[in-house]
Amino acid sequence: MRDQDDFLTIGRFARLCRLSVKQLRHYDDSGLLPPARVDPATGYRYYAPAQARDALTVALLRELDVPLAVIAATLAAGEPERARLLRAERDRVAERISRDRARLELLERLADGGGLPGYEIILGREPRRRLAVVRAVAGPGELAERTGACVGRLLAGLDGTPWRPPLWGLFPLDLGEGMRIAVGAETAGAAGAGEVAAVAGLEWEVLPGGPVVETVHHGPYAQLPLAYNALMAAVHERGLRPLAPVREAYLVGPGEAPAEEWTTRLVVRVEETAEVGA
Amino acid sequence: MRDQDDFLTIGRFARLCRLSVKQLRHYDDSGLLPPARVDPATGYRYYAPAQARDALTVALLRELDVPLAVIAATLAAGEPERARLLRAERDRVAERISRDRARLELLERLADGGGLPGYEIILGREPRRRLAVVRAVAGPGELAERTGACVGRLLAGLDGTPWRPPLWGLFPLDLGEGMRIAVGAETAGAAGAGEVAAVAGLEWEVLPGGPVVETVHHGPYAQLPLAYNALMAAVHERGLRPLAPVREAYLVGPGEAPAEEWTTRLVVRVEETAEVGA
DNA sequence: GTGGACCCTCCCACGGGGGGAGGGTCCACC
DNA sequence: GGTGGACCCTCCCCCCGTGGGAGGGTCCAC
Repeated sequence: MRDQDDFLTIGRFARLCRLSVKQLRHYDDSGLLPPARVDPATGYRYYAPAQARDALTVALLRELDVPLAVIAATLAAGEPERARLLRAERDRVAERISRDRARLELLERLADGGGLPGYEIILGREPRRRLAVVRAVAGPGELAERTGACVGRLLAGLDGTPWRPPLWGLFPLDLGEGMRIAVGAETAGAAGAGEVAAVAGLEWEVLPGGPVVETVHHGPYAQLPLAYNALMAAVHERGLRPLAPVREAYLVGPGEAPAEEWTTRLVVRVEETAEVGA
Repeated sequence: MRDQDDFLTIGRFARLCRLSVKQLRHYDDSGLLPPARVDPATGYRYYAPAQARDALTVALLRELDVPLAVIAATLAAGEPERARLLRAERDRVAERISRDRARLELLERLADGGGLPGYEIILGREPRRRLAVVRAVAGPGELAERTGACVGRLLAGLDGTPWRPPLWGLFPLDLGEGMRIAVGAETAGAAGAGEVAAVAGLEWEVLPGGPVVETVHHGPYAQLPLAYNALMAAVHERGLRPLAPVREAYLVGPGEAPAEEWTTRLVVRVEETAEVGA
């Protein structure tokens, strides 16, 4: 092996490692990949051929969008730790893909609709409703999943009990971590209702009646934010105060039609004012 | 409507639009969403309820990762332009998804292999080869696609002409824009060979013989960068100079086995030195 | 009138570089 | 032994969108 003393200048090393000179200098400054020798007089950086392996690895991981800090840890870490770090990165990318897919679905609708599609906003009144519900907590991005799980639990709990469609979903006004959501249905008639709640682990939730603003969304649930956008804009433009929880009525849902035909009624109750209902 | 004079402070407005105060101030500074009124004495920003629509739209588009400049253009633009901008964003997200998928595939292998998998590196010699090839130009990320197209054209061009497996792919040493690639095969025997090239639009490429460094990759082509990483590291660690083009021999490829069993031999010729072959 | 919630501006930080100014060094060729 | 051009150095500012915090003013309900 002759690789001990014929060092490479930064430019040459950069070319053969598919990195830029700027990058190599940056990796030196940050301690990620210091050159084998630095001329104390001129400051020139000289790299050993044996450093090509690490440099190529850095280039590869950067192409995979792995943060420099993680690359540094990966190079320094031993075997079990290294695999753990890479798995974490893999999970990060996988999650970004799934979020991007949701974004894509929304952008599809926005682009096809030639901008923000028009939603017809209806001001009305809702009666008081008493729902048998199951509850869950969801983070952002888990809403669809958790809501679906709630529907399953609710239908299991309601088994044999008559209930009036549609199913209702209840959500907070603000999206964020630890959202408390619920899915429920109005049971048909008073007989045995209390029993249902006791036996199946269902709870009761009373939705007060009053003035509401509502709209109807046709399409997959990933596009619901567009409808909420229009709905909340209409609420605030009128100076109204929305009241949690927001209610979704699933008029046509999964299993009944293709996603393009799903129909969801979005209802938000607002504070009683003189103008509402006029 | 009573929305003309009951303005909202920045904090209240931020909460109802799902934006942070910092964001709203930033959007004011950049002209994207200036408040309806600014108190000249105190600098306090006051927002009109009617601004909630734009603010919610900004929040929505930011959640879709649309850049602020594009959001500004979208809000300002008329109908055909707006749809065009949104389509461009959609395409951007779609492309990021496809790139992330390639990244994910590589990270899968890295994570499963518990780090960088070990490739056995072989130093050897290759004979001179004369290939009938078709050529193409590819950008980064188009390699698999363009190579596949070349294979199709080559097989069509070779129709009826005997050739010796494997197929070979030829690639430059540096990835980048406008890579000139080729796919070819050794035709069997001399008879009619010139005819093949003339008739089918194939060209000839002569691969010089000499010392080579090689390795074998098992798995999908998206994971080839890992093998190249190991191969080039081995080349440079030994102080050898690689010579373009890099050659891939497709020993087991699509249509013959599932992707996990595809077998590809990677060969890079190096400059003749005293050590090689010893 | 006072406390606490709210608001202001200004500066710095992140990550992962790119661009460029201003100036020194290396080496091959003449 | 020059010299020209390619190469290298440090230092600073820029991108994007946002968060954090310092230091200080304002609003409003009790």
